[in-house]
Amino acid sequence: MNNALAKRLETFTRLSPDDRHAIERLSKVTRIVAPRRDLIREGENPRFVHLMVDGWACRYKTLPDGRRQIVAFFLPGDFCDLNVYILKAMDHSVGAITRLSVADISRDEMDRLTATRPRVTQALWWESLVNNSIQREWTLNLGQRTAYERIAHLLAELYLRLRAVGLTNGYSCDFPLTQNDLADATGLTAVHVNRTLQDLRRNELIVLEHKHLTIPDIKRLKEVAMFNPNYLHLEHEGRHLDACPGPMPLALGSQAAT
Amino acid sequence: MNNALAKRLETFTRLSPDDRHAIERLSKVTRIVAPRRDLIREGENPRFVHLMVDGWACRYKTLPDGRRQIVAFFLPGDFCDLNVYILKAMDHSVGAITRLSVADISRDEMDRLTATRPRVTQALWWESLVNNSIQREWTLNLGQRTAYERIAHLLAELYLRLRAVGLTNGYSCDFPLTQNDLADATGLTAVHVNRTLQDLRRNELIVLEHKHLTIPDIKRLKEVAMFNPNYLHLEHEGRHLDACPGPMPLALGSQAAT
DNA sequence: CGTCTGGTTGATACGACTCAAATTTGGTGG
DNA sequence: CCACCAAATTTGAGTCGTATCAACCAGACG
Repeated sequence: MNNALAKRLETFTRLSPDDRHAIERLSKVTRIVAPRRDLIREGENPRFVHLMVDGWACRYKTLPDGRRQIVAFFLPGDFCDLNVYILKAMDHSVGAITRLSVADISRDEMDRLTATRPRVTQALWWESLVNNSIQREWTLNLGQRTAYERIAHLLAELYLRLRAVGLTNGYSCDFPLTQNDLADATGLTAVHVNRTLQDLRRNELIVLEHKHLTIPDIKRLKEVAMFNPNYLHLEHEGRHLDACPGPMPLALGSQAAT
Repeated sequence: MNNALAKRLETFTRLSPDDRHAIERLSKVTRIVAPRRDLIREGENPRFVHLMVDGWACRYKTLPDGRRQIVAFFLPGDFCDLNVYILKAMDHSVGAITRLSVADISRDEMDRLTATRPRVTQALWWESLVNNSIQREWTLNLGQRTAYERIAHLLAELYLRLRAVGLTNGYSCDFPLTQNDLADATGLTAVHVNRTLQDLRRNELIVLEHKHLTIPDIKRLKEVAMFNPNYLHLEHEGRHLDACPGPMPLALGSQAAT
């Protein structure tokens, strides 16, 4: 079973085979979006809830003069605002980062699900609350952390979220974001992101090259980022033992990525 | 009828007398919190949903070294995370700004409400989605706007939200925040907030003194803030005509506040 | 009437931005 | 397999917005 949504929800609760089956049905890809294309735009009427089945996307907002802020990243298994269709118009856009497989889920489907699968429904609430929590942490990140801490924090978050859906490989994960994306997400310029990444590399906190990220010592990265994992709410009844690897043996170092 | 929550929800939908009655019952004050005291702290187990009946509060997060970020303001009629009790631990604290009247609402009460009052339930979802939207706008605010725009934006938002629950008086409203609060909310220092407020005053965009805010020309303030009201989602079926006053006649000017 | 909190001012420092150009990388077609 | 191009990354120099630190002031309050 490699359904990212199911994996994610099982962080929160145990699912029955029927529950899992319902999730499988929900995860049917209805649309492929090319990289850097928009999935939905600000102002449009949201008719569907979106589930990211495969690939990365981002939620972003723009200012009239073109300034752009990425306000969230969507990873596989992420669910996009339970109930959005209640609103009349989107207040933001969603764009694909990579090639993206999406499941567009109608209001009827959602209603059917919540009527029949209370376990899943509750888990979706949990998902939704966690996303809000992440949004708050981003507010803290932008308001209080320095550029260095800020980027460290974002990288740690993305790595941990990927790990939660089984998309890491030891100390590493795929990492399709450009420095421009990082800039838009952290409220910095691409130039400054570049220099800050170099600092992080110099301090051996990350290896980032060829769209691939390695974090040799997540504990140390968390420290510099003042990363408090509580906001991801990963600790819950259904939690599996927390297979958090210790620091990478020195012998491997950055070569491990290659 | 001066129930702030009811007023807020009627922005979204029309409520029946029974609906309104249910809301009245929900709004029973169960606790008074003194100004600058915490309502609930990070790490605690959230057993209740909180409804702000009267007074201002804020949601905030802190870093180990003491840096503090206000991530949201709660105004009368604001509802605090439908369903929070699903989470095991608070990822943030909530503190009173003024003397605060709160209704602590149990899970059972919520379940009873959602089981019997679909109209209200849907309106509460709307409320919840709007709060998320506000959180995203804050992310944009912190990430992209300059200090000047940022503060202008925050003041405009608070004024409009107060107006939506009937707590403005023409161009004015009570405004209990200190410059320190504004600093914590905007990611600036209090000193810089001070100087920026002076700029806004110099440009006659605001009158702010004695915990009282006047916005003589909201249109102009919105312009400098690049304020796009769509994120407040005030336009909906139940909307009453938008009693948005034009600019304040020049003859009144800043004296009007006194 | 002293004390305290919140607001204001001034001088100086620094983190992040801007602009501009060079270099590297990855993809594409001949 | 190499030549070419566009996108992404890197570097350098100079500037600016916001922070820092340190006083000082005003009104509220006990």
